[in-house]
Amino acid sequence: MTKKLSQLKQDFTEGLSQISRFWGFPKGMGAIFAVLYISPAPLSLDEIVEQTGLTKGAISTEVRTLARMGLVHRSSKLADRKDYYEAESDFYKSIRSILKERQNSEFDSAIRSVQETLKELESGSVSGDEAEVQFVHERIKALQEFFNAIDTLSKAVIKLESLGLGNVKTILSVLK
Amino acid sequence: MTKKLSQLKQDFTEGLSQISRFWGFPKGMGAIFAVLYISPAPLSLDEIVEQTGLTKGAISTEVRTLARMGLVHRSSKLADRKDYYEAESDFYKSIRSILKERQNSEFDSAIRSVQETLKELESGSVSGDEAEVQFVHERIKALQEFFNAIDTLSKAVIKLESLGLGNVKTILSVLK
DNA sequence: TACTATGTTTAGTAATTACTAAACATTCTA
DNA sequence: TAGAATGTTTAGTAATTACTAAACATAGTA
Repeated sequence: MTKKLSQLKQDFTEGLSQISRFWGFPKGMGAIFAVLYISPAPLSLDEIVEQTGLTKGAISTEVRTLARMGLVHRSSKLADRKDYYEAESDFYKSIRSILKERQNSEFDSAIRSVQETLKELESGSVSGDEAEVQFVHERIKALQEFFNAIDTLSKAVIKLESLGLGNVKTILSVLK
Repeated sequence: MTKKLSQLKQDFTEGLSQISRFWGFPKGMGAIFAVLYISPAPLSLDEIVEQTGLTKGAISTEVRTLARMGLVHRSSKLADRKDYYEAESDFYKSIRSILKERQNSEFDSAIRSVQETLKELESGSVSGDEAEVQFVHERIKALQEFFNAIDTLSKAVIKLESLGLGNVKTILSVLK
């Protein structure tokens, strides 16, 4: 049995919405990305409204988030004051961009708070059962080291010119 | 100025709660992990209640999730029918465990739905403007390949005996 | 200038998710 | 067996987040 393209597009959009939710993003965001990703030409805000069923307001804000993450790009046509949006199709590029974005996020500020805690322990200014202080100190130090490893890794990824499948395979071969 | 250990523990717990939220997990889950992580001995459910302020019910369910992810372990003492919980302190081990867990999750089922869509396109059973069908086909294929790359990578990580900081550095040096 | 086309912000609503309180289940002990 | 100690489930509530509708802002055009 055959299926209409329009139906297939809708199914695809539905799928990406779920994936988006899984990653902790609004499902509308996944839908917006999906319609842009499978559109041969950039779309205007109103066209996105039409294809997703969301309102202008929601799209306006979510498309900005997507742009910040490098997953979509805003462009414009001469003599047309509409904004147009298109999806980034190089996902590896997006990943780098997302990691970069993350560095000024709340995540890092939370990590810094752990760092603070560690400093207090190192300066010896924490009172309480000696052995327990010692234990807590070691644990938090280990956690901090783990965070640093992740940080190192993600910074390196950001620097990579291209993180394609080829490179992934290279990495794996090194690790046997 | 000195700080009491109890206060420091609380701050640390607060910090991990936020990190937990950032990753899309309930903040209570982060708190539970935190108190276990900095406890020198395994804790019973009631002790966790005491230290987090959450109720038994919430902890009961969230500790199960944590256990499934390999972030905490349940144990018991002879002649004591309480359950005791302790945190996994090898994070690399946890990461592998989380990735493994993920493989049977909704995430993969969503990815499979994209795979379905791709199959339909490949079997030529989609009707519509030929050029557009072609375009959509290519895009979805590229997305699928990206998912596969991630999948390959995470499967490889699962297999690693130890993914310590040392190995991370090895990877990075290969990539220049 | 007023009018139109566009995008953004805002205030409120709907939907979702995290959590509580309490009923329930199970197992041990007297 | 009854009672106590523990853990789980459930039904409802609180908190959070996503989204809508509509007011607003801005810039272009008649």
